[in-house]
Amino acid sequence: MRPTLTRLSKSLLPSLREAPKDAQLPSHALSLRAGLIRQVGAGLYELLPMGRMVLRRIEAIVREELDAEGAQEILMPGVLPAEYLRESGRWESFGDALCRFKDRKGADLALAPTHEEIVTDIARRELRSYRQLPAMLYQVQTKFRDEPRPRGGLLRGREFIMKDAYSFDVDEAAALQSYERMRKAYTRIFTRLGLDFRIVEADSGAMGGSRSAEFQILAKSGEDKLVTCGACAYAANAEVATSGPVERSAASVSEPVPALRRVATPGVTDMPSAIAALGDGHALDNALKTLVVEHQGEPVAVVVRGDHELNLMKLSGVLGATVTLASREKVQAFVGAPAGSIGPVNFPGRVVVDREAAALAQASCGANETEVHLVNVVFGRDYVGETVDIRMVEAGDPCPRCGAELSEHRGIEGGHIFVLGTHYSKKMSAHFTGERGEELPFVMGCYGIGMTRLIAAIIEQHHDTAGIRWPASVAPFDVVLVPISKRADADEIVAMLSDALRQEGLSVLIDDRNERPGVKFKDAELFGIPLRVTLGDRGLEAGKAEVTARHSGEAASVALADAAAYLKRMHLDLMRGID
RNA sequence: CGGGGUGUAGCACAGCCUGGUAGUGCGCAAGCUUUGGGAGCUUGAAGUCGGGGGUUCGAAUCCCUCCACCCCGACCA
Repeated sequence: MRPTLTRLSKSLLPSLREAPKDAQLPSHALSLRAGLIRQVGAGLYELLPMGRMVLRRIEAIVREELDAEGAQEILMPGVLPAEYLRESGRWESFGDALCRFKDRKGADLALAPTHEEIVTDIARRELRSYRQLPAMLYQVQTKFRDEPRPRGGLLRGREFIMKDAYSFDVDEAAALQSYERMRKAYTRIFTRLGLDFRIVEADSGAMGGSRSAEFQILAKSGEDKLVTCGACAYAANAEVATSGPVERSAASVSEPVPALRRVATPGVTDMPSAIAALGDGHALDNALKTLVVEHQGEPVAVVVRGDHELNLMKLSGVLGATVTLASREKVQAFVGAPAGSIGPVNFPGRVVVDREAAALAQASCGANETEVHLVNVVFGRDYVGETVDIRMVEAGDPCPRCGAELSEHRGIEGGHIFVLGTHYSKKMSAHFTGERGEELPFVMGCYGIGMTRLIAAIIEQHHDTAGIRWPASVAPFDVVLVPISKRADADEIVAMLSDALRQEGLSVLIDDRNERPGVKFKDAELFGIPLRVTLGDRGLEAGKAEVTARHSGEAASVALADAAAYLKRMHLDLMRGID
């Protein structure tokens, strides 16, 4: 492919001196300012030429790595007939995020939010024998999900471009091999994109996958909370993270623990004021925080240590169904006491206790009577319950694998890989003939990358106060030429140099606008093109060009005759730094 | 869906409280000067003041209502 040459004066590469006030995140503001995108509506964006170029380069890397694993690219429709989604049950279960509509004949259709059903249909029609497996199909397609709250420009759109791949295997073991291959391919992809990322354990979602991992791009603006271990490979989304055994609370413990005692706590409506009312020796980390949740219409007392936070996702996993916190009114109705005076002792219903709350030798809690609390509470003696792991892990907790201290990060979910098992193939009767002639369901996996989101994520990690700093692997151009000389031969020099650069395989943007040097420099920095060549009278008099690296800001004066080769070497260095 | 906020020229904003000819900066067009870090002067074009309704002699401004967008939360295969 011939490297591109673009003249800024003839291009739709509009830069903005000020960002629209709606853009809060660096990536959002910069992608607007640098003319990558424009907003059409909530969560709907246009990609202008510069944005499209970056997406193209990301796509090229993704395709290269997937093709290398034998994946085959296809393209499925963006509109789905309802019947497919009805087969899997998702016509109903997808909820409001699914944009449904009717065609002229009154048939139900939906904008595709993802494509498991359609690709499963391809498999059941076209793949008949184990000899055709494993198979890996992928596409780069627009998805639409009517998100409750789009945000951050390309970070969370309602319409977005996703690379979704699907694997079909003969059994679980083979599916795991496909999964591992994709995990490695994704690792190469994210590395080549110049991203600082973590592969984390994640919630497999309602699809009941046997294994899944998220590729989380570290960024302050990330929507997900991650927990990682600095000493070993453990990393998990906070939704599912666990921690290792913790030292017993530091608070003093009497031996033996005296009998349970009731204490009136007039005016107390929450944990901190209860602790204050109980006085010395009582603290949040030796109190039992008891929350009431509704589970299948029944109240359940959920106990965590006072200084811990309940992880609703983990609790839902333990109870086996989605749970919601009961309102204050419902708590009063269920228990006969206000939310501030609830405890596990004699609780009228099921009790689940976080293992660290159960481990407290001597605790305090609500008495299930208005403004009365209990002290000297001991698990097993004064109350019982199922001991489970349901608390939110925090920075500083011990790693569940090696015991080292865990730290917290925020991340942008750039990719997610799953082993789906036979969930879709069974529901949709997608079978193949096995080695012994038996009929078997495909064991599937699915693998997504948020392509448009990656543009934002890359900018989140690669920018400074002046603008974007594209990794060389995805930059919209390799080199920007900034002619600011009035010499008669200036145009000729620019033409010769840009030809030489393209001979070296570098794409070139020429800022031939009739602008003052300052404007061109500022835009070159805003656009984030890795290498800038300034052609001014100063250098040209001596037959030299000035080369500036966007990443380091370092400048060098280079003879015009050597400039192309010099820039090629610099570019190779930049690419090496990433690969 | 709950809470908060914003809608005035392409962008950023003032004007609204206290009703009386719609403004500023950047950008855009033209001219002259300028030319190594977002130039100066002159002239010009550009706005149904988010939509609808109401009050009033008169509404960007007051009232009602709808809509859009942003932020926090809930939600997120």
